[in-house]
Amino acid sequence: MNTPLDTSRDRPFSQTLRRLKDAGLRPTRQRLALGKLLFDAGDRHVTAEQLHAEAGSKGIKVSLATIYNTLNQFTESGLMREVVVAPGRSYYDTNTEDHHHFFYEDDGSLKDIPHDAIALSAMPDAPEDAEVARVDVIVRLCRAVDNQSQ
Amino acid sequence: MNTPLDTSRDRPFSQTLRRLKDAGLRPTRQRLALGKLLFDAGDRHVTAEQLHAEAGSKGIKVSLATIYNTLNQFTESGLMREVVVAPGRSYYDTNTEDHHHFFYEDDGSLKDIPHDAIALSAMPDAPEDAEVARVDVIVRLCRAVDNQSQ
DNA sequence: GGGTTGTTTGGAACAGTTCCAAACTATTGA
DNA sequence: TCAATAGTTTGGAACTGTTCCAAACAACCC
Ligand SMILES: [Mn+2]
Ligand SMILES: [Mn+2]
Ligand SMILES: [Zn+2]
Ligand SMILES: [Zn+2]
Repeated sequence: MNTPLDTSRDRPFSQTLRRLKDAGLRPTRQRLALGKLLFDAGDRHVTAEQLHAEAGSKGIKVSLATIYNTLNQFTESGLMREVVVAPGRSYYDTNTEDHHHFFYEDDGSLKDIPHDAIALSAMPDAPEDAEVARVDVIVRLCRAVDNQSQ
Repeated sequence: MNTPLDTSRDRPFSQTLRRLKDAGLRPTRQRLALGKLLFDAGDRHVTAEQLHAEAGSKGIKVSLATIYNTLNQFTESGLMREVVVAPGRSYYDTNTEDHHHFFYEDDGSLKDIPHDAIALSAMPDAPEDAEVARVDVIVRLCRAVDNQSQ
């Protein structure tokens, strides 16, 4: 069933391995394990604590300091990016494309907004001697009042 | 020079006083002083530390705990609102209208984007059973490279 | 293998914010 | 006007998320 390109069964870390190599980061046991969690499952948005708990629950023993180191190194080398949605908690995003987010205030989860599903018209001019580094749109959601009964 | 409506000279706290009364907050010395700093100077975006320092530099003696209490109470009663732009630091905004922000990453300052200077077209549908509580647009700015010499 | 350099780690330190209980103050209504 | 009451302020302790540190460890390169 494996096509020649599907190396995930026999070489489960090859995806992450290449990413690390490209970023100039040594493929340590910890980085490989975390990279696998992060990159092998589509777009993910995690906090340090969440990733730490997830690793722990899968038997991967990594210190919280290493979680922070890794998320920051992945971010610095362009493998991930940071999303700011709540004070006092950093989210890290495996989707590095230009895109925006739904933020579920109830459970603190993030979801990508398909990049063609939102558009800014009439961007204001950036003030003199400043340039736009990035534009973030956060659509904050709360649980809807259930008024479809009846 | 004073019109009948300009009570700022002889009753410098009347603006804040009415706001506090409307919000059901007792007009204490601290709240009046902070309200004056916040509301008598157009739209402002402050962190707790900033407001504390500003008060201090004007001889207003208020504890940091009271700064936090006051900003939170003002926010809860709709006199201000919170803006999330950086992890680990809360900004409070005296402009409670629906609007967006420029964020100067260099010095951490915020500036309102005139509400007609930006528009979202093609808002994505909020997922089932969730509703949009608020939409925040943050335009992150950095100092422009000065390449107009020559 | 051995030397070197980069990485991981637990724990201490740090920053921003909230909590606490005691002192204080605005309000109320006799 | 003056308690009694309820709400507010305060310094310091506690708490949370994150970074820093120095020692142990692991990857890399000869
Ligand atoms: Mn960071
Ligand atoms: Mn708050
Ligand atoms: Zn995303
Ligand atoms: Zn604003």
